[in-house]
Amino acid sequence: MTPNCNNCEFKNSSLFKNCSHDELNHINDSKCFNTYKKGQVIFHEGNRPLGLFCVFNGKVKVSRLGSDGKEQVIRLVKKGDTLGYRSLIENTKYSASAIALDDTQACFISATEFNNLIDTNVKVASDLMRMLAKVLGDTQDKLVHLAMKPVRERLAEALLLLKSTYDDKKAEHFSISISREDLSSIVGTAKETVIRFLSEFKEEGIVSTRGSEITILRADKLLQISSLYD
Amino acid sequence: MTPNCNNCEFKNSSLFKNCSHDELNHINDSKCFNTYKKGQVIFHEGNRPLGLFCVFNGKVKVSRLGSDGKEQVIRLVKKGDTLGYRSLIENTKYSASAIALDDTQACFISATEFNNLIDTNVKVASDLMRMLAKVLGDTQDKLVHLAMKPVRERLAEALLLLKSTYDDKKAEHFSISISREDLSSIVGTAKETVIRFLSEFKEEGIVSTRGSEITILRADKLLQISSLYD
DNA sequence: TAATTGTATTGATAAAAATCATTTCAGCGA
DNA sequence: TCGCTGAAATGATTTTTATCAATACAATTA
Repeated sequence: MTPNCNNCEFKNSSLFKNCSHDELNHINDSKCFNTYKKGQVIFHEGNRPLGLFCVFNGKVKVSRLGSDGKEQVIRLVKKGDTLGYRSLIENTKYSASAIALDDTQACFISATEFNNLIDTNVKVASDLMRMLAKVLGDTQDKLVHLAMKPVRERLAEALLLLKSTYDDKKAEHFSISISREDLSSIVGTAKETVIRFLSEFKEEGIVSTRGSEITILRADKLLQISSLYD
Repeated sequence: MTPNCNNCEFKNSSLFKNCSHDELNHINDSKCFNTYKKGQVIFHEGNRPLGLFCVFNGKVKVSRLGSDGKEQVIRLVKKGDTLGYRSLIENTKYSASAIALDDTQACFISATEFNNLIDTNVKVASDLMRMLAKVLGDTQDKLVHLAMKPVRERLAEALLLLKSTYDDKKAEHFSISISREDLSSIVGTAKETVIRFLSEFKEEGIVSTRGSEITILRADKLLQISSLYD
C-alpha cells in the first residue's frame, strides 16, 4: 500500500532525485503515507508546518481565501510534486491552504527529517533552491498576466495550465472535471464570467463540456488566444 | 568612491552577512561598482544574467512590459538588497527588467564568483534559500491582492509598501517622488485611476501631493483601507 | 521671466467584469 | 424512472475600471 521511496515512480524526478539509497531508506522509514478525499484539506492557512508533503497521486490546489469568501488559487500541484516547502523553509505559518481536487495520496516527511536532509546533502539543497527560483518565476508570470491580460486570455491560459499539469496523454483529447468555481479562482475572476467565455470557446469549437467535465479540442487555438498580449 | 565590502554599511544585513573576512575580500577584489541615473536600465528582460547586483544606494523597480506597452512592477528594491538572483539561480534569461527609480549605485558580482560562493559557503546558500522563500511569499501576497482587492485598497497598500521600503525616518512624514505612471504599474491599474483615488485620499487628509511628490500623512488610515479585505 | 514641455488632474464616455436573478441541466437516491 | 438537489448556464443590470479628451500645473530652459 505505502510506496517505498527507493522504489517510487518519482524517484528520479522528484526533489529527492539526488538522495542516496541510504538517505531514501531513512526518509522511507520515518515518513507517513496519507490519503485525502476530493475536497479534503491537506494543510490549512495559518497553521504551523510540521513537515513536507510529497504528492504520490491525485491533484491539489494551493489557494488563499479572502475575507469576503473569494478564493484565489496560487498553484496547482500534481503527483511527484512537493508541497508545503515554502513555509517550512521560511519557518512561518502556512499562508495558504492545500486542498485535494481529486482523491489524493501523499507522503509526509517531518520537518526535522527534511531539515536534516538539506543540511547534509548539498545537491538536494541546491535542487530545492532551483525549484524555489522556478516557482517564483511562475508566480511572477501569473502576477503579470493577472494584471495585464483580460479574462478571456487568462481563461485560455488556465485551461492550458491544467492540461500541461494534469494531462496523462491517455486519451486523444485532454479532459478534466473541474467545478466552475475552482476554475474561476484559478483565473481570478467570477464564476459566471468564466462560464460565459467557456461558452464562447464551445461555440468556436475549442472546447466541449459535459457537466463539469471540460475537454480541450484545440489547444493550439487556446495558445493563440492566451498569448495575444505577450 | 567604491565601497569596500568589509566596511560596507550592509555588511551585517545583506545576503553576504555570513561571509568570512576573506570571502568578502575576494568578492571586493572582483566586484565592479556601477552608477545609474534615474530611469536608466540596470538589466533588461531577455538578456542573459552575467552576475548579481548588490544595491548600495538608490531605488530600483523590477518590472515587466506587456506587448501593449503596459508595465507591471514585480518588486521594489532598496539599498542593501540584492538584485537579479532568480535568473542567475535558474540559469535563464532575465524575465523582467530592473530600472533605477532614482540615481542608484550598485556593486556587480560575476556569476562565477557568486556560484563559487554559494557552493562553498553553506550559510550563504541557506540564507539565499530563505530569501527566495520570503520573496516568493511576498509575490504570492501580491498575486492574491491583485485578484481580490479593488484599486482603492491596492493603492493604499502600494503607498504603504513604498513607505515601508524607502522610509528613512528622517522626516516626520514619509514623502516620495514617484510618477503616477510608475505608481499605477505598482498597483496594476491605469494612471488616471490611480490619480482619482489619490485625489480622494487627499480630500480625506490621508496624503498630500506637490507635483509628483506624495506625502503620507495618515499611514494608519491607509492600513485600515488596505486591509478591508484581509 | 516667459515660453515650452511634460506630467498631473479632471471630465466624459466606453468597455470589462461583477453581481443578482432565473432557468436549465446532470448526477443521484428513493 | 421520477423527483430532488446542486451545479452549470444564461439573462439583465450595476459597478468598476479603462480609455479618450481637455485642462491645469510644475519644472526647465531660452
